[in-house]
Amino acid sequence: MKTFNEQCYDLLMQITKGKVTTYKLIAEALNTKAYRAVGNAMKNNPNVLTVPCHRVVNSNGYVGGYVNGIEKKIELLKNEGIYISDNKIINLSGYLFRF
DNA sequence: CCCTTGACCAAAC
DNA sequence: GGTTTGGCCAAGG
Repeated sequence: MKTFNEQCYDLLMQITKGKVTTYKLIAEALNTKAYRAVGNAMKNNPNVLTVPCHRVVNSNGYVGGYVNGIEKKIELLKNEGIYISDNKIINLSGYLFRF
């Protein structure tokens, strides 16, 4: 059995460019309700190149947090065609990734 | 084993 | 719309 964060990373790596997901969906995909634990896993993220944690946002549409700074996260998403206004995703439901 | 900490969530106000 | 409150779960001290 992989650790909780390993499972989170596996899911994140499945996300294609231009798509996003939420902490809740990740937890749901793991058949748990550890929303907060998912966030903890992101913080423990070993490497942003293998784990695109910038594609994970809050369920309410807000960007959430990022180790390198929220602005950096916004910039990365914007670079993938996802626009953000006042720290929240414009059309979240349209960009959600299907696991 | 108990307590604290989080990149959270939903509901209520 | 924002802010507060209670709940949720894993990991570390």
